[in-house]
Amino acid sequence: MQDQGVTAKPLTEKQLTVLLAASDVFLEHGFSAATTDMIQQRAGVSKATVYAFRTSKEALFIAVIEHQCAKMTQAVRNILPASGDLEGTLKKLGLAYLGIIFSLKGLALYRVVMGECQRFPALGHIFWQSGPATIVKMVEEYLQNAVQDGDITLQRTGTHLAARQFVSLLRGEAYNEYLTHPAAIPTDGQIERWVEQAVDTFLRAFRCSEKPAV
Amino acid sequence: MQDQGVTAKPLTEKQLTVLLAASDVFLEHGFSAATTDMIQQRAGVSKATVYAFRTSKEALFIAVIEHQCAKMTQAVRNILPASGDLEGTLKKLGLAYLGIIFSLKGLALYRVVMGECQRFPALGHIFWQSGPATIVKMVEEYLQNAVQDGDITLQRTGTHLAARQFVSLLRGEAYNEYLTHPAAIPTDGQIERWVEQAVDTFLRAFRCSEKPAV
DNA sequence: GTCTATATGAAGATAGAC
DNA sequence: GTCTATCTTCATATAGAC
Repeated sequence: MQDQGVTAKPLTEKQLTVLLAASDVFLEHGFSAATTDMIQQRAGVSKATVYAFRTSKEALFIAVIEHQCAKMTQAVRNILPASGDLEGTLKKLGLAYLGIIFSLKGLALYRVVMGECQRFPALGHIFWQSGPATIVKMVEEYLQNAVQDGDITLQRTGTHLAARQFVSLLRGEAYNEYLTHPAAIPTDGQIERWVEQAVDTFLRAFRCSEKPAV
Repeated sequence: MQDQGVTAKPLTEKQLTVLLAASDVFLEHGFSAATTDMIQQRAGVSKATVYAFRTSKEALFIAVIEHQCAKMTQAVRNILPASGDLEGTLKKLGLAYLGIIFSLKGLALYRVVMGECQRFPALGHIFWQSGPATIVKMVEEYLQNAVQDGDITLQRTGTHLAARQFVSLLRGEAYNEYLTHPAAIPTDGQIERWVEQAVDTFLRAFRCSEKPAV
C-alpha cells in the first residue's frame, strides 16, 4: 500500500512516469501477461527504478488499478447535468457516463478488472464502487428530485432499483458488444442514439402519466 | 483447431479428462496465470498426455473456451418458454437465462473471456455470439409473435433494440455486482425478483395500452 | 536514487523408455 | 499413447557500482 488513499502522495516525475507506463502495459495485457520488462522499457527507466516505486509487480498493479478507478470516480462525479427538466438531465448524464465507459481506457479497465478480480478481490470491490455504484447513486439523487417535482413516480420499484434499471438501459447490450470486440469504440453519434433510446424507454416506464398501479 | 466445429470429435476418456481439468483451471485463473502443471495434476495425467490432446497451451485454452461457449449456446437454445402469454414467456425465458449467466461457471467464463479477449480476439467474438447475441435473437422472435398478437408495439424502437433493452434490464446492475464480487452467486429468490422487475418495467414501456406515439 | 548485470526460480515444451 | 525426467527460456527480483 505504502501511502495510498487519503494522505497526499506527491509523486516525483519518475514515479509518475513509471505509474503511467505501468498503466498502459497492465491495461493492455492484464496482470499476468504483462512483464516488468515492458513497463521498464515503456517508462524509459531501469528495473531498479520500477521497484523503487513499488516493491513488487503485484503492488504496482494494485497501484495502477486504484489510480485508474480514482480517475474514473472523479470523471463520473464531475458530471453536472445543467438542464432543469428530467429528460434533459438524464440525457446529459447518460452521454457523459457512456463517454467515460466506452472510451478505450474505460473498456480496457473493465476487461482487466474482470480478468483479475478473482486473484485480487479487493480490486473488484474498488471498481464496483468507483464506477457502477457511483453513477447509480447520482442517478438516484436526480430521480428523487424529479419525484418531488411530480415528473415521475417510483413507488413500484423504489428509487434505487429505478436508478439501476436506468443505468442498465444506458449501458445496454452495446457495452458487451464493444467489450468483446476490442480495438473498436463507438462514435459519438452512436452513443447519442443509445442515450436517447434508453431515456425514452425509461421515461415511458416511469412517467407519471401512467397510473402508479402498485 | 484440429477437428473443431461441425465434424464430430469423439473424445477419448483421457482427452475429456484433460479438457474438463483444463476448463476448471482456466476458468479459475485465466490464461496466463494458469499453468500446464495445474492442469496436468488436476487431470491426474502426465504432461505428455496434455500435449497429446492439444499441441500448445494456447490451443488448449481456445478449445476450453470454445467448448464452454458451445455449452452455453446449447443451454440458451434449450430454453423453451411454455406459457402462451407474453408476460409469462418473458419471465420463463428471463429466469432460465439468468440461471445460466449467474451460475459460478457462467460468471467465471465471462470474466475469463473479458480478461483474455484482447490477446485472443476470436474468443470475444465467439462469446458474444454464443451468449448475448443468441438470447437477443430468441427474445426478438418472441416479441415479434407478441406484436402480431397485438400485445405490444415496437414501432418506436424496432424489434431488435427492444429485445436488447429487455436483455439489458434482465441482466441489470446485479450482473456487474456479482462479477466484481467473486465466490458469491445470487439465490433463486433474488433472480426471480430481478426477472419480475425487469419484465414489469419492460412491459410498461412497450405495452400497447400506451399510445405508440412515434 | 538510478543504473548495469545477474541470481533464482518457474513454466512451456520435448526426448526417450515402456 | 502414456509416463518420467529434463531442456531451455524467460520473468521477477536483487546486488553492487555510481
